[in-house]
Amino acid sequence: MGRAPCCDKASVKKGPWSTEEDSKLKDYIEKFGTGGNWIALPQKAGLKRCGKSCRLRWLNYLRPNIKHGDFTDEEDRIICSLFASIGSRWSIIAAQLPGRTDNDIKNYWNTKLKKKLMAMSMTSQSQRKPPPFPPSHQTPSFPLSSLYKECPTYYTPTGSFSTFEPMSPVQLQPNVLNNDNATMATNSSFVHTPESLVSYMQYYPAKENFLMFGSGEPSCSSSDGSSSHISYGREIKQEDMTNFQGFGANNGYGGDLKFMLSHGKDVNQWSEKPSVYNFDKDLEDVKRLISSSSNNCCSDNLIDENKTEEKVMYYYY
DNA sequence: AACAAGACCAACCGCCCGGCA
DNA sequence: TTGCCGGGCGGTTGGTCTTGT
Repeated sequence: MGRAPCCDKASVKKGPWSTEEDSKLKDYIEKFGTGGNWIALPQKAGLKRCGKSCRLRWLNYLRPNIKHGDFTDEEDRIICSLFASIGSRWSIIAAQLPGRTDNDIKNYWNTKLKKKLMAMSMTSQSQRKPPPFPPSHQTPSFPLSSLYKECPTYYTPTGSFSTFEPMSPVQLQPNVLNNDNATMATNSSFVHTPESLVSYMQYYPAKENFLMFGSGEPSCSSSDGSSSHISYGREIKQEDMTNFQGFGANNGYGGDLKFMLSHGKDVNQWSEKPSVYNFDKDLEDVKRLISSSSNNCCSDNLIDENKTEEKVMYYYY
């Protein structure tokens, strides 16, 4: 049994918004605000629209400081970097691009940026250039360290774990915005550009259903943030834990972490010999490849949704 | 000029989650 | 503790525009 619809579908108008409707909605919100209740808003504003539709129209089109038009290279870089890190969490990505909406970014990715990556991959494949990272035979460090700062390591009878805390927008943006031409910015941060992403995907394809990042050397999570590597992907099962010296447990924000710090033997299965990702395969493979590194883990658990919300709201209002 | 195919993007759909009674 | 409700989100759809033949 599905849930009741949010409004009477038969009596609400659908389809493109007229300028009259736009001005009604805009005027109302500018005068009275949303009142924290989108469902009741259309009636108050004299609109025959679903509350959700009003909300979407406001957020994606009518609210002040919305940026329309072409995305800059800088924005491309940010989107690529974040997509590689957290997958299709468009609202989070949008929070890093003031004036852009999640819908905008989603559309841009689906219609242009993805194709741009594809095109680059063709060029890159023909040149067979090695990716700019990792620096050694070891698997690459993952840029999430640029999104999360490491907090104290805790030791329990069954193992140790470190907690992570999302960078604040102020902390995050300088890292995310780092433009170092696809090279390691520091030991612990890396920013994907479309180019680096393509190289990365070609040479470090998804292993089974998840990507693994991290150091091949067994090591405990460090507190200085310089030598910790995050591995994440599918949900970690108990048996996996035996292969790892440290593992995420609880981030202190109310969710279980499903990432691991440092690794045991599995990492050695990474081959030094690059295996080129086949971009001729379904494009979905690309998405799966990138997002598999995050969907099951960091996106649901690492990120403090409340804090994220704050960021989103900051830009929305 | 007419038509088809592809690209683009606004809007919708339905699921999930948190707040609250 | 449970169930309902509204907000938020990601995926998808469909209408319009652009480009190619």
